[in-house]
Amino acid sequence: MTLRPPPQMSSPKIVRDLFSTGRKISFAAGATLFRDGDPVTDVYCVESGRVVVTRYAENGERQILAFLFPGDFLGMSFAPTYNSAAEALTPVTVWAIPHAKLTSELATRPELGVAYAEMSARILNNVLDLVFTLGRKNSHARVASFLLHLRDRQELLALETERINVPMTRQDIADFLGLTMETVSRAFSHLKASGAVKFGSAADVDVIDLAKLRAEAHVGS
Amino acid sequence: MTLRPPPQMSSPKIVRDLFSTGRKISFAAGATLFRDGDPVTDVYCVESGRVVVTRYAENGERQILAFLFPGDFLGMSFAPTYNSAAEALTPVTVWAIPHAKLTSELATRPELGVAYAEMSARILNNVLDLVFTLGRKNSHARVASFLLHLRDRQELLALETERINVPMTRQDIADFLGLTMETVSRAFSHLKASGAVKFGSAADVDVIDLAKLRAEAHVGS
DNA sequence: CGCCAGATTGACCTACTTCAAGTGCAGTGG
DNA sequence: CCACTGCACTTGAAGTAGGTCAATCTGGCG
Repeated sequence: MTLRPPPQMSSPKIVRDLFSTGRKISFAAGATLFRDGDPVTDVYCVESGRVVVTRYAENGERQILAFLFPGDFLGMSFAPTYNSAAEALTPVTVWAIPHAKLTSELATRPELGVAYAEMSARILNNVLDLVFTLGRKNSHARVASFLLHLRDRQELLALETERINVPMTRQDIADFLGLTMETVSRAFSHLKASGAVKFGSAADVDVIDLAKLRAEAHVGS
Repeated sequence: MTLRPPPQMSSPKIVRDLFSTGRKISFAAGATLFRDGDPVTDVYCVESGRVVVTRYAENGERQILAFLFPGDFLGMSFAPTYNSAAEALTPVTVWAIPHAKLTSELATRPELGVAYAEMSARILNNVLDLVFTLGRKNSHARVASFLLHLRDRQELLALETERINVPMTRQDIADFLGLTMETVSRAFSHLKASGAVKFGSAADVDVIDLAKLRAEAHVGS
């Protein structure tokens, strides 16, 4: 039995404490938390499950902007409407507080502002990683980077790191990485053939050779 | 003579007021403000000129994460080191304050926290637009979107909107849009041939048909 | 005028997409 | 218990957008 560090949440404790004064809401897998263009009512913090944040084009094409894990903050818009949609990937529970409550708390508790600024910087940094991946990496490197990203998130949550759980479909991964389903599938087959990983099922990836997986993730475009 | 609205800054007035208590620094075109991995000392606000924020891969490939305009905030990291580099694209003047000063002000002035949170949300939203562009648009649409982005920024600064100033090289644009220099050049030629724009010089693009340019920007991948 | 860095254009090549068959597996019903 | 069904995934074959390599072109500047 290995010793694990305690789970690290991506949002600071003071922010999660604020959410714990709010409502707890459950969503079934596939349910919509909010849509692009909906008036902003609440902000959320994921308690359990996986949430996906997306943006749709006029023609219906979708780009997944993030996969969210427990502890992740959600609904960071100070515009009148949300600028992206959020859907439950698995059964999900979230904490919700009114957006107005977030604003009023920020306006009266400066220590919350510092924590919120730190959290914003972390979120921005994660998205910039995605920009780098989309702009500069080929399909194999994108998929390898994606697996490592999931692994990092599991590690932060003090879950196992040998087996990576992939709860999203190949199409979801494709919509996140700017590829097609088929290309994602081929990249997985390549990683398997290279000996970096093997598959329990399509949704469970065992890391065989972490160094090799990391090398695959750093190849240029 | 057309009536222009007053310039809109991307950072709130309260944030710019904070910077105006700091030092003003000038950089020559091409100078480095900070490098990826440097210890975080200051945060910045662009006063004049254009700044480029980049991230480099081990192999030297570069991804431009943002082109910054007057009023733009820069150095949003609460980690010990910067996670991206910043360079002056043109001659630049910036306001700088110590990062510790930003933190201490945030910790004592809650109204600053609200403004900072709003600014963070706006920055995040802009980067998510870039993610969408990189993930879902073809080369023509990427370049058209880029021109419209520059135009929007000029409009916010109450500059002219008929002529778009493009102070960066084709290579810079390519490094921003995840393309090659040649593909960017071909996309420009395509936009010119389509009648959407014409060229004063390589650095000055006149918008001939805004609706057509917008249509080009919305084509799928 | 001649130089030179950046930009354009052309020809060819490849990584990814597209379209089309399979394959495997979980859920259902006989 | 095993066939049936549907859906996600995999694999193959062919097409294409964009990359690569290489030859001009352009315009700003000494």
